[in-house]
Amino acid sequence: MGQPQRDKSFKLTPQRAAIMSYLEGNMSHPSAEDIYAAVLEKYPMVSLATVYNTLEVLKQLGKVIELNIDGERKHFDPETVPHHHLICTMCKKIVNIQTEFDLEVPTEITKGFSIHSRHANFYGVCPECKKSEEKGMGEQRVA
Amino acid sequence: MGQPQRDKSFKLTPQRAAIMSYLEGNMSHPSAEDIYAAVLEKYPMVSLATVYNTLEVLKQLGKVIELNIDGERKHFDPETVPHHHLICTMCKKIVNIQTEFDLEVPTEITKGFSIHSRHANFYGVCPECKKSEEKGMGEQRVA
DNA sequence: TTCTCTGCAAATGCTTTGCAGAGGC
DNA sequence: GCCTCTGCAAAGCATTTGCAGAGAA
Repeated sequence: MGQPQRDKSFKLTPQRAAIMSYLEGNMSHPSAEDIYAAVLEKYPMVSLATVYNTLEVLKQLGKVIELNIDGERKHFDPETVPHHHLICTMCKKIVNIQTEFDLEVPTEITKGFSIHSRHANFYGVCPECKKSEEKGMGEQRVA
Repeated sequence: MGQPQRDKSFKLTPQRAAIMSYLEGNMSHPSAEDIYAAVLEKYPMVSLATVYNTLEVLKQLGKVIELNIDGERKHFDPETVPHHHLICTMCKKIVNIQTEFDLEVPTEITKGFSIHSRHANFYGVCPECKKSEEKGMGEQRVA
């Protein structure tokens, strides 16, 4: 209650800088493990726990968005401008839709909710997977 | 390769019947634990593993849909007709939007994907939470 | 000193799996 | 008998947490 302010600072440590640098402009929607693996290459002094901690802080600061598209693990997106996603059901790739694109629900079907954000996922097959499909790689579609 | 067909049958055991009965028409998007707890009340002879196994089978059969909206745990929806969701960011409630509702993406921004399904989430505050907000319950918004 | 951040390891929580026994055809 | 399904317990992963030490102000 009477405590002075805390948790207000963001200390840019080398580890955090490495993580942020890897995320900067990254369109691959990496998982925490992906980020850990990538950062580790250039920066052996990082632990997975620090990656998780840093992602949590960045999330709080609004610098990354956590995606729950994949039920297996969380993915992170440094693109914080609201946007939608294309998801390949074969290779599980996630691609941003940067184009402005209206997504509105008629208010009569929002059941009294006050909507403040929207997010659409479009599931399909990406061009690369379509090619391997044609080559007769067989049905490997997942969902 | 030369094996005879397998895994083609669906045996309706009491456990499975209880789980399906609980799911039938259920709009609450329960998690596996929720289902387990509910089924257990009327049917003590069920194990959590069986709930998971059954859900996996039902998913394969297209009788339930697995929702990855919540990063903490998976939720299951017996409504298999494609539909979108309203999510309350305060109480985490998930509500179906049954109304037919068009969701199309201009093909020029689909990056060559062949879209076969779509799913939109609308985040907001549900009527109940709006009430408690007004009552001065304070800011408890989560995301 | 004081406070945050880090790495390690342990712990947690959800989900899956191995296995022996039960029950149906 | 043969095969699937079940419960239990153990295992498996992703993620979080406890804690002592390091480092900056």
